Amino acid sequence: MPARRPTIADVARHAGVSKGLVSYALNDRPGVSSDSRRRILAAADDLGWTPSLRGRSLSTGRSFACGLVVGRSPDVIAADPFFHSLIAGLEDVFAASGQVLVLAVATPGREEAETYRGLADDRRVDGVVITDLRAGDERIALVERLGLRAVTLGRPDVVSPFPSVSVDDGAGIRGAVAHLAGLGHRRIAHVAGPAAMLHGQRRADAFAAAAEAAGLQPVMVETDFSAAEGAEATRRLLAAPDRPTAIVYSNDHMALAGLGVAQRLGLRVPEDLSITGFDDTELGRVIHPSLTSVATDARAWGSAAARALVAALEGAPAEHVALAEPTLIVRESTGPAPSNPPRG
Amino acid sequence: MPARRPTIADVARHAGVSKGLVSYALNDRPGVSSDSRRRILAAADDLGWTPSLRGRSLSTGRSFACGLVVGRSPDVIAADPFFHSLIAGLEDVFAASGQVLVLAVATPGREEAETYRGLADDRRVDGVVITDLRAGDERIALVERLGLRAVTLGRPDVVSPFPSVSVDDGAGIRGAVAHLAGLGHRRIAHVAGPAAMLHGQRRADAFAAAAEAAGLQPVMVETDFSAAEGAEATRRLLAAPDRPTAIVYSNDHMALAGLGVAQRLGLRVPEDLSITGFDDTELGRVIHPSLTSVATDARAWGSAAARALVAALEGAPAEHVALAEPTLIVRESTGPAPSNPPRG
DNA sequence: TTGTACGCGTTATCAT
DNA sequence: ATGATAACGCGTACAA
Repeated sequence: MPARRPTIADVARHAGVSKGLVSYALNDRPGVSSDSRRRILAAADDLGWTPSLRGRSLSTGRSFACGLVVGRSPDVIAADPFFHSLIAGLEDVFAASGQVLVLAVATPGREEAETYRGLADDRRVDGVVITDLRAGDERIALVERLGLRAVTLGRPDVVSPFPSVSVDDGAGIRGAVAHLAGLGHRRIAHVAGPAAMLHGQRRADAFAAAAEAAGLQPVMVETDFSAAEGAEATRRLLAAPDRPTAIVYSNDHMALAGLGVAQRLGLRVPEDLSITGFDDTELGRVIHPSLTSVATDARAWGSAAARALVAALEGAPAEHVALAEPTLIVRESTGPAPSNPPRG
Repeated sequence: MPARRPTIADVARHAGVSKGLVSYALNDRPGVSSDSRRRILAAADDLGWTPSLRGRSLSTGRSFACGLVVGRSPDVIAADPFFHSLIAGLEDVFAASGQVLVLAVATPGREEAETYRGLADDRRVDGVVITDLRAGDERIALVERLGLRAVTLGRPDVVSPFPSVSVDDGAGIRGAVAHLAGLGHRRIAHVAGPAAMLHGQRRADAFAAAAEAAGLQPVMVETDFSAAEGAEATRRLLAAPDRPTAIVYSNDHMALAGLGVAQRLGLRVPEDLSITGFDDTELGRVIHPSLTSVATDARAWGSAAARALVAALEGAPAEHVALAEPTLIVRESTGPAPSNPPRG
C-alpha cells in the first residue's frame, strides 16, 4: 500500500463520521458536537491530514496566491534595490499565511493591463499588490473589474475600494531640504521622478513646499528614475550659470549618477556641491563620498502591504495604514554651502 | 441565467457527445472520429470554452507554476540587478507557456530547504529554477527527492538529473585579465565571490589560470559578493606594500565600492589603479570613471533556463545548454599601468 | 465511443 | 442542534 496522502474521506472513516461533518469541524463551524469535533480533530491529527490545496482551490475558487505585477521597464527596475526588499517583506507574510507570491513582469510585448488580465483569467491569484501608483491610475478600476482584491502601496488619487499602505516620503524630502538649508545652501535643486507617478510627484511637491517654506526658489528636473536620466538632469543643472550648490535626488541611483557627473566636471562633493539620495542603498554607503540619503524600510512596507491584502481577502474592510516616517541619514555627500558660490 | 463559465460538460451536451470524448478531442488524441472532432471543436468554440485551470490541476496533479527560491541574504540580493533581468527572462517564457512564476525568499527564519519543501508540499510548483549553485549543492538532491523538476543556472559539480543552462563567465574574466595585461599591468588582483558558490569559484579559477598564463602572480581575496566586503577587500589589497595596479572584481557592485575606496585613498582611477566589474550594470555606465565591465545577458539566460524547464516538464531529456560568451566592455576605469608603479 | 470513477474539499439539503 | 447524503467544480483516464 503506497503511502497515499490522507484525504478528508480517510479522516471521516477514521473518526466514524461523514465527510461533510469533518469539513465543518475542521473549519470551526457550528453544527458539530464537541464530542465529534474532538474525535475528528484527533483523527486528522492521527493521520497527519492536511487539506489539499487543489481540492480547496477547486471548490472555493480561490487560488491561495497573490500577485505582484512589475510594470516599470526592465532596465529601470533592474537597478532598483527597493523591489527586492519589498518582495522579501511581502513574502514574509504571504508564506506565513499559506499564500504564495506570483511575480509577473509587464513587457513591451505584453502590456500591464494584459498581465493583470492573465492573472485574473483563471484566478491565478486572489489578489494583487499595486505599486508605483500613477496619477489617475487606471489599474485600480481594472483590477476591481477583474474581480480581484488588491492593496496599493501608497494612497491613490482616485477612489479606491482597496486598502492602502503608505510611507510619508515627503517627510524624508523635507528632512533633506531642511538639512541642506541648515548648511547654508540657498540654491537647492531637485532631480525628481516622473510626475505621472504619485511618489515621484509627492516627493517633488514636498520639495517645492519645503524649499518655498525656507524662502528658496525651487528648481526641479523631471526624470524617469533611471540613472541615465539622473545623470542627464544633473548635467543640465550644473551647466546653468547659477548652478545649484545642492541637489536632492529622488533616489540613490540617480544621486550616484549625479555624483559621477559632478566629478566629471571637476566639482568636489560636498565642497562644491552637496547631494542627497533616497532609499539608503548599500552602494550609497560604500562609495566616496558616502551618500546622505533618506532611509525607508521597504521590507516593512512589504510586510504591512501583505498583511493588509491578506486581511482584505478575509473580508476585512479597506483601511489606510500609514507607516513610520523615513529618516535622513547624513553622511559625507552633504556639507556647508560654498562660501563663494558660483556667480549668482 | 448568470453567464456561468462553460464547462466541458456544456461542450459535450452542445455537441451531443460524452464528456470523455470531448476531452480526447480537445487534447488531440486518437479515438475520435473526424466528424465528432469537428462538432466538438465547433461547440467549444461556440461556447467560448477554455479549460479550467483548477479542474486540470486537480486531475493532473500539476500546478502550472514554476518557482524561484532566492536564497541569498536580502541585503546582498537587494543590490543585485542580475536578478531582475533574470526574472524578466524567465517570465517571458513562462507566461508564453501558461506557467506562472512563484517567487519565494529564504530568510533566516525559514531556511532554504524548508522553502523548497513548502513549494513542493502542495505541489505549489511543478518545477524550480536553481540559481547560485554551490559546491556539492545539496539542493539538487533535495529537489529531486521532493519530486520536483528543475533547471540549474550553471553546471553543477554533482550528478544532476536536471537540465542546466550556463554562461562561460570564465571567458569574461579571461578577457578582463588579457585586457589589463595588454595595458602593461603586472600586478593584477581579483576580488572574488564566495568560493562556496560555483560561479564565484569559477571566476576565481579563470582569473588564476589567466594570470598564470600571462606569467603573473595571482592575488585574490574572497568576499560574499556584497559591496561592503568588496570595499573591505579593496582596502586590504591597497594597503599592501606592493599593491596591485589593477583589480578585477567579480561583480559591478564590488567594483563600485572598490572605486570608492581607491578615491578615498587618493588614488586616481585609472591612472593609479585600473578596475573592472562584472555584470555591466547601468550604474557602472554613468559613474565617473565609467566602469569597464563584463556584460552578461541575464535576461537571455533566464529565457533559456525557462525553456529548458518547460521542456523538462513535458518530458524532454535533461540536456546542457551553453549560452554565448560574455564580452568585456571597455570604458574609462581601465588604462595603462602606471609607468612608475608603487615600489615592488 | 461511451460511461463512469477519480481526485478533494465545500456546502446545500434533508433527516434525525 | 447534529449528523448524513449528495451535488458541485472540471478535466482525465480506464473499463466496457
